[in-house]
Amino acid sequence: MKKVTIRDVASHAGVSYQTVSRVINNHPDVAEQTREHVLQIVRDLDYHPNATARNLVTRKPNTFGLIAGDFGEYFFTQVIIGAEREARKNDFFFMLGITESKPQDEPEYFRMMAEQPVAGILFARPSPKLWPDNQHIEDLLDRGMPLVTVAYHNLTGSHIVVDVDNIQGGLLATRCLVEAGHRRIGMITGMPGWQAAGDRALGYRKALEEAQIPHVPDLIEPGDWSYRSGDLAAQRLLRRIPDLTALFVQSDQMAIGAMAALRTAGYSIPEDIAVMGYDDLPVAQYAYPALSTIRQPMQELGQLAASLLIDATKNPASGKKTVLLQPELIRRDSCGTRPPP
Amino acid sequence: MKKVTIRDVASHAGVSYQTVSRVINNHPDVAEQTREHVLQIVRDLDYHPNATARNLVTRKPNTFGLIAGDFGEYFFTQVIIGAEREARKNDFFFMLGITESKPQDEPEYFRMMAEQPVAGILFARPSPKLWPDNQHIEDLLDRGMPLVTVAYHNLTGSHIVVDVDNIQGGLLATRCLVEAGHRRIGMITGMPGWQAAGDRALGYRKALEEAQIPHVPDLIEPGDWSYRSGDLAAQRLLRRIPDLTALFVQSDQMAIGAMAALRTAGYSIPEDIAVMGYDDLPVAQYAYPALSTIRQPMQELGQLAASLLIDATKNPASGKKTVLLQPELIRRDSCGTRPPP
DNA sequence: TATAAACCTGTGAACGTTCACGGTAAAAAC
DNA sequence: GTTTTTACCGTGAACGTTCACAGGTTTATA
Repeated sequence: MKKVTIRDVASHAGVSYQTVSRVINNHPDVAEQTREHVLQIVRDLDYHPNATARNLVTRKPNTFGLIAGDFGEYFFTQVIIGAEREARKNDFFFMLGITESKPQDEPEYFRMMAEQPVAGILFARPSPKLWPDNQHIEDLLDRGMPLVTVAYHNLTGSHIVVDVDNIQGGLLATRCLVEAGHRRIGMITGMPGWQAAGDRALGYRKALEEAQIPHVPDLIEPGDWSYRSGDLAAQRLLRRIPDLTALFVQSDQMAIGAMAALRTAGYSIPEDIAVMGYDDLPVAQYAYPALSTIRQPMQELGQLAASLLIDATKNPASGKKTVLLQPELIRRDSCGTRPPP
Repeated sequence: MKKVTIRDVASHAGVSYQTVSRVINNHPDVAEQTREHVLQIVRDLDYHPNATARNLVTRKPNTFGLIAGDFGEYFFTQVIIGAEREARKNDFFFMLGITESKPQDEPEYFRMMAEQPVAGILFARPSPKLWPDNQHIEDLLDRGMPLVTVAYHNLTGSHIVVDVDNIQGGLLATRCLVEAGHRRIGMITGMPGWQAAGDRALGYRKALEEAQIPHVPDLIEPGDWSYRSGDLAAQRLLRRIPDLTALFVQSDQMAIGAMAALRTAGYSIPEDIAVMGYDDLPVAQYAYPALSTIRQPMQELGQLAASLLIDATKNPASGKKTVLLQPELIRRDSCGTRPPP
């Protein structure tokens, strides 16, 4: 694995290494004839500039750190796909760090990322509201590291947040059920303490207020986003409120679990109970019945995050900023179309 | 963002930079007292060794390239999670490259990876049997780059393949249906040309031969792994063979799509038609009815891949090698328990 | 024609680390 | 008491690139 260096190219081309450097960096100060000659030699020798050496001197690595929590979740994989696409367009790479939602491992990840040549960090960890300690992140911000988080985090340092408007999403979902005539609308929330879960619940309350429907805490059960938790939460809810007519579930996974519980309990969907999910997973339209849901622009979110990160590397310390994208209502069979009796 | 270097540590500690280097690399030739003193200074100054400079001189980067095709697919995300976990244990990072299954972009990805400091490449692209051109991969192998592919590829150079035994998986799935007494067993295959699709079909034929059931090509419909393709393929199949009693679908996604088609066509599952999926996605047990399937050890596969890659960086050119993991049958409601009438 | 300005090119140093080697002092061997 | 070994530590060079600056042509301006 012999490496060909800039000096090899220079000697073959009969110019100085600096000229070669200028050519490969598209510096204007080089004669057109020289440039083409050098480029020819570059091709002949199959020369590739060494990114390590380049980073060492420029301190502008073309690499971002990507710290993700629930990497296996569809939402985050889609965000990453979008981010990677945008990064690629601008010749950036992502270095992968998967914490698997173990907060205690996070400082270690940040430390390791800091040793790597990263120009910024994309932080795609979900956001429990009361995360024990963010000191390691604040330290990094203090040192001027550009940071974009998808989903809100309670940080004081200068960073950028991108997210989908969860209040609006909860509002759209609940309003759709309200407009179908439902008055006893249950809700299965996401993991308690998460910003997304809280915001979607705010949207739910807002929709109820609009329709002057009283808010009944008994209609709400917490889940943890998983299929299984939706199943269990629905069971608890039905035991307490057997005459429920509609159910807003804060994730499609939980909604599918909940629908399994409803079927088992003998309810038919949407005739007895209308169900509304959240996320628009690919499986949603093949669930039984096809699941009405709130679509989130996940890849766009990632793309936006990456593009803001790239901006941040160019004009550092641009201050705190938040960008929200808008969700969209997708109507399918599970929410019915007519008011209940 | 002031950087503290090895020389800063050295001058603060009153030793030479070389001594500091020895300390942070755990070299034995340093007095215990000196070592502790230096480590104290390291902590005080919050010194982190610069990986870029280190790589430049050692040429042993702690980074792997990860080139993935269908990044959004559950299978591959799980593989990546496993691989990342193993990499982390050994202080390796992955650099992400997502080709989104566009073969024409691949050479570009390989080129870019080659410029980055990568010690090896994990290639998690799915494997159409007749991929147009693998020259860019062969070139890399010739230059001695360690390569591990998950899923088979038709490469001549020295590399390592890890995969799950798809023939065995197809055998287990089909045999389960045979043992329940079925004789007219349909199959929806994955994307034509993929090794996995072909191998699972081989397992299907093997199971039929065991039971001396004739192989009827009309019972087979191709899909492309997606929900939608399972839906469509099942519709085509039912139109041709209305008295089908069992169906082996080569992915859970397609199986869920197919079950939607069966329901729409008025069949009940498993009474009229038994269904067997493949993958054991989390959604499988919350499908309606709960989906029998073949579980693949995805994270283990990734872990294995990473560990073999790490080995390969230590003893290069270990030749071609293939490691297969074994799948497992998961029985749920969709395949029924009694023979059909 | 002399001079200034543009254009192009080359040299030394630096980025932060490790490697190869050499050196000094203390401890062990004769 | 001299020599040899051992243990520890430091200096110069290198990795492959870019940056700052200085030099040399050629072209444009006075």
